[in-house]
Amino acid sequence: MEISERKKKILAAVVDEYILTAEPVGSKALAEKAGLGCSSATIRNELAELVNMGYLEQPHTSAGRVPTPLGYRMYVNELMQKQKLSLEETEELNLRLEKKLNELDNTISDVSRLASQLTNYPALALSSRSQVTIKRFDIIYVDANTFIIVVMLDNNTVRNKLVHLPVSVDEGMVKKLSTMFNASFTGITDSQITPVLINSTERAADDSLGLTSVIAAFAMEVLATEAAPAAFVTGENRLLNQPEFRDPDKAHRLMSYLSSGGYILPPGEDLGDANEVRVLIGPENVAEELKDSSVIVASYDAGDGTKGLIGVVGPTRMDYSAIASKLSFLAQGLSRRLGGGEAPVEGMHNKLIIKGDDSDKR
Amino acid sequence: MEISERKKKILAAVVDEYILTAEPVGSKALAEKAGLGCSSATIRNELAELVNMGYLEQPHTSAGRVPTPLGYRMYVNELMQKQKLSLEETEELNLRLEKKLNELDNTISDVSRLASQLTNYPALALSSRSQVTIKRFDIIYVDANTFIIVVMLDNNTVRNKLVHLPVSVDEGMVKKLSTMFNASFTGITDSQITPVLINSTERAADDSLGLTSVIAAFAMEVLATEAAPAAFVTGENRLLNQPEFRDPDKAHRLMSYLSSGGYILPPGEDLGDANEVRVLIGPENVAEELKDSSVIVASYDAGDGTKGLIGVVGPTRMDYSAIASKLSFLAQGLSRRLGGGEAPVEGMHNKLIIKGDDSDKR
DNA sequence: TATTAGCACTCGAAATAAATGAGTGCTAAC
DNA sequence: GTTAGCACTCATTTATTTCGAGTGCTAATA
Repeated sequence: MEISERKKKILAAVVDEYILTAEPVGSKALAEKAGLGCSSATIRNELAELVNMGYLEQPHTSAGRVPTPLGYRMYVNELMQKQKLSLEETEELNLRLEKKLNELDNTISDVSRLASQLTNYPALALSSRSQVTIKRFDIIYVDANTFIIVVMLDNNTVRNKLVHLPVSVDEGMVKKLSTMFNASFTGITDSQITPVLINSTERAADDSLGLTSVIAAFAMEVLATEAAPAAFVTGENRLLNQPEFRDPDKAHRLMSYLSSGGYILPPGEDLGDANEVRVLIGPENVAEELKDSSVIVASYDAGDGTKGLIGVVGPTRMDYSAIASKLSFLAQGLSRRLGGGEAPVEGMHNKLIIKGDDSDKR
Repeated sequence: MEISERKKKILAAVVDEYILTAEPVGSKALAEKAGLGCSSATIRNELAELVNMGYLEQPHTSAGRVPTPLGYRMYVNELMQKQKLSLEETEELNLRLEKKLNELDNTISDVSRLASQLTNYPALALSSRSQVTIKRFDIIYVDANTFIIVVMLDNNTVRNKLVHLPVSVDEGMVKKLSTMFNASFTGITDSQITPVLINSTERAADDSLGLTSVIAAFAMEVLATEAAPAAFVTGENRLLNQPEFRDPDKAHRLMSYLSSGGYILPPGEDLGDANEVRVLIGPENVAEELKDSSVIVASYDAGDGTKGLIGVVGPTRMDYSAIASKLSFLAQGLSRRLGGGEAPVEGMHNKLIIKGDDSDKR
């Protein structure tokens, strides 16, 4: 059955109201509030049909209506009016983002914390880099048994490691290795560091002590660590703000799932296109623990291979529009800031594209 | 009034039972369980006196007795029988500690997580180093506008920073500065890096570009960061396991206090002597938010200036003995492991000294 | 044909009442 | 000093009632 314009209006009104109050909404309230010129009886008829169509449900016979996941999906896809952030909000967000990003470089966790603060929901942040390579090796000779490996990555971050050896090395060997690594191990990825390469380098350097493999191992470790997606979940306790989590057991279950680093997005799911906001509603989630919660994530892409996500988790009754705007804004800010560009321009957050899993898995 | 031997036994029995069940304990249950050869009537008389003395209280007239903070204090100081960990537990703890410590170097947060897992309470870990100094500087020339500062601290950790300059430097200057910093900035603490020292170095190096201050600033930053106590709180959500936190608001209040990095120990309180376990019961805590919770912390001291704490937070009804043993064991493990000694020996955890704030602040 | 007023009906939530029983304090006997 | 006995208290549990928001349906209306 096609859904009429009026039904859409009513559905939207129900969702809006329910998001606000967390209480089933009845025909009378709708007739009064939402400015659709018809009586509660008419609305009752429409509501009954919306229930038939699967967009709404009744907790019990004599209660108002509550949106089903399908109802939310419809709302998110078609009905919800995309919020624009006010100028003040924009300023505020910008300021706080700037501050976080300038402070230190544990950015992912900080960004997650920020998102959680701003939305008052548990938040997640995820970041990964593709195609990480090393740009430069320096090996510092400290003493006969000690040296420091310093590598500079293609995005100009620097990593180091102190190596203690049971055997003595001379400074010349260290210098030689440094040169060789700069020649053969720069500009290549994790997977290109093969045993063959290591062996040939070892032979060429005339290294009988296994230094080559120590350095190569470190290089691989750094590349792997850097490329591995890092994820942070923060603010789990904010779940307790939500009436649907007043049951401590229910709250605890989800909170420990979130804390335990369980998958929030389908494993292997790609990070999405930049500036895209995705919404997963209730049963659309793959993780059993999230089946009656919703997830909203925004993707960012810094351009230099660093991509990531920021998102929040909450009950299906979330203010999708407001949260999507904020997350989208943050994600765009990140794209710009991490990409090394200048500070974000206000108003740029309007390119809000909402996309979601539309398959009906109820 | 002096507390008789029998009263002590009864008090201990009440606390033990209450810790177990979280329910007020009555005279009858005590007469049956605790093997003190007297009837419930006698015990009732004793209980009434224990209430008078302030060690117990009644939620209401016709309920059993519950320990007051003073009662817990007495229990912790005198009555509780110090648990020894079983051999299996020791093994288990050792194994898990080893694993954590070997894995990576984000130790404090990991140790906190471990403590939380083992006790099933929110846990905190705090660590600080005194007298940090730099052992060695290396400055790597990358290109005319870029160099990397690498410093090695007295505990052999290495820190680095990439510096981009708007002006050009030549390799000679960098070399010169490297030498000078190794001569004048090693072996000194944060506070010894004075403007005077920086100025004189700058002049001596004939550095008109301000490189000296950049490097000195980094040195100071590293020293300050390293010396500043780092604190971690993890597993806040485990509070929800406790019946006294079934009220979501109460739980939320404490959880967000913990997450927000609020003081758990009195600010400025020293880290305590190694192998000492401190217990703060209810109102003994300074933070308003902790007034009806208890904190148990164990101190460790790695010997090289690294000191710290691990502890847990929970309701006043906690299994003080069991938790103190576990924390003490972990702390001793840390003292040994961080101090660079060999792996901990089993059985060494018996030196369990419990000390606490004994002032009666009820 | 679509809308609406009217009304009986449903059913959860809130309020009220009654029953239960664990645990007490006190008294009197041992 | 200890204990059996007993009346009493009071939170908790269970049962009962009341209340009202909201419904579905019918019949009148535009």
